[in-house]
Amino acid sequence: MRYQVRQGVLQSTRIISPAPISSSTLSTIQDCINNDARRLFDQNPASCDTVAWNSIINGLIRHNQVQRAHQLFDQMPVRNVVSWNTMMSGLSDPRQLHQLFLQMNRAGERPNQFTFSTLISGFLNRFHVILVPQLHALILHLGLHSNVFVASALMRGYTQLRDRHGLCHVFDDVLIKDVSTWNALVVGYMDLGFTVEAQIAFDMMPEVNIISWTTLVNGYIKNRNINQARSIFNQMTQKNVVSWTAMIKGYVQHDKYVDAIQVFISMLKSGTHPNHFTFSTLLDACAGCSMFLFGKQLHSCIFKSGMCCEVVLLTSLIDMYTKCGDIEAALCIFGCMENKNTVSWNSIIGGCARHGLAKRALREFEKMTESGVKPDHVTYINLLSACVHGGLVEEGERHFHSMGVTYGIQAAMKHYTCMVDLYGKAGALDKAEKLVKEMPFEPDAGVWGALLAACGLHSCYELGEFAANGLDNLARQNASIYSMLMKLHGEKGAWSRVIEMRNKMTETSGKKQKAGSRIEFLLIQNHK
DNA sequence: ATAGGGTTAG
Repeated sequence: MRYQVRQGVLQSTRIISPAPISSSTLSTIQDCINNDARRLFDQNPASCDTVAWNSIINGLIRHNQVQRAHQLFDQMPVRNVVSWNTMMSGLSDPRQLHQLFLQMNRAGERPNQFTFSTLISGFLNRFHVILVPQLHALILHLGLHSNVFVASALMRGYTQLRDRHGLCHVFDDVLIKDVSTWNALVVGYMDLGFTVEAQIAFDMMPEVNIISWTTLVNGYIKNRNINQARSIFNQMTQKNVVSWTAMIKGYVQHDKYVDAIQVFISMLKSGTHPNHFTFSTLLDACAGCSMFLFGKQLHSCIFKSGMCCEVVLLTSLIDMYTKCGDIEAALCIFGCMENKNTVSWNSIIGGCARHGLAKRALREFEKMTESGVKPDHVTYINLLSACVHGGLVEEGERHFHSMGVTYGIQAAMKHYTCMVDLYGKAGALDKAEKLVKEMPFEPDAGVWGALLAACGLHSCYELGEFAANGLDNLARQNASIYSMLMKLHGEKGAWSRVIEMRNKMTETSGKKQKAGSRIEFLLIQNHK
């Protein structure tokens, strides 16, 4: 596929060339080999040695047949440390991983460097990361701390625990550090917000690679210094699809959509091919500022490139279409999706809500639960906001109460905001008030704002002042509070207070923000 | 026969 920008339109053309053996052909060949191995193994497992058992188990894991792998693992006559490590690499649930590790120790098998790098990696982003210091102690005891794989896993763990000293200790204990070790240090410093230290570490590195550079760029983006990120990005002598995508993502995160697209165009001009990460990011940009035409052009590029078969990308497309106003297109893609996960369902439910299709949103929710996909807290935010748009008080109440009972999802601030909004818009101000007063935490600006808006809508002075006080106490002074109170006072005929509110409003210098729109072609035309 | 560091969606 080749991409070019012609007359302001992103175009792609298919390049026909003799195909070498594709990766799918290779994996088919690999599968045949694996199947042959399986057949030999199945004929007489008893004659196979531990190495053969391990290979089979590894093959099954690589082909996502973890259950079968586990069965064979349990049947093995003799297990060695590789068997345990291989089995551990197949487990994604940290609890199972933990259990297997304990079992391994009970069986008298001594863990090695492979064990710890696998184990710790499986604990990252999970509650179990809390075990990292204990594992570190064990690693030191066994003398495995100088292994670069173990060290980088530990460094990521300490970074997640926000333990700067832990991070540095692990790094210092590695005798022969390689690029990855240094990169892990830069990532760690950046994640913990120490940009200066990260930069110093980067400057001290004996050798840097493209990953080091991208790490640095990403670090500055995470630390909200997009200009520094760009400056580093410009210094890169080599860029690949990952670094380009990171820069684009940085601009999208900072709502700088024009810059994001300009970087994308430079990327195409440099001859780097976008991948599904790049397209997801760009679709996110389209959703962010309603670039409908550009979004459709991207869809066309994705379609022609033949890459569109994966959940994340399709979900990005759905989100782009709903946020650009084309709910029909979104529903169409959603209907064709083979694998839907919680996020995909959430985006279609949210999309229906945004388009006022409250009943449809509720129906999609039913289908979601029927298909066995578990809803999460976002599902309920979207579902409840659909109820708000549709004025479906009873449905909203029912779901609000059942989310905890059926799925164990605790109602958070956002859910309460939706409910206050739902009651408020429907005129059930007594219920809205009751909910605000009985909430398990202090209401935030969103909750008070929803209540105040409801009071404005239904001319409820007493409660309106209560809500305005709540907002005031949060020191979130803004013109909308006074504008609402002004309206309420005005309806009562309390003109002196109307003037008072009016003055306060101008003091807080609240000017209504102007509505705006973007014409996507200008972005590209400007660039030419 | 086993392992690490940079980019994606609500």
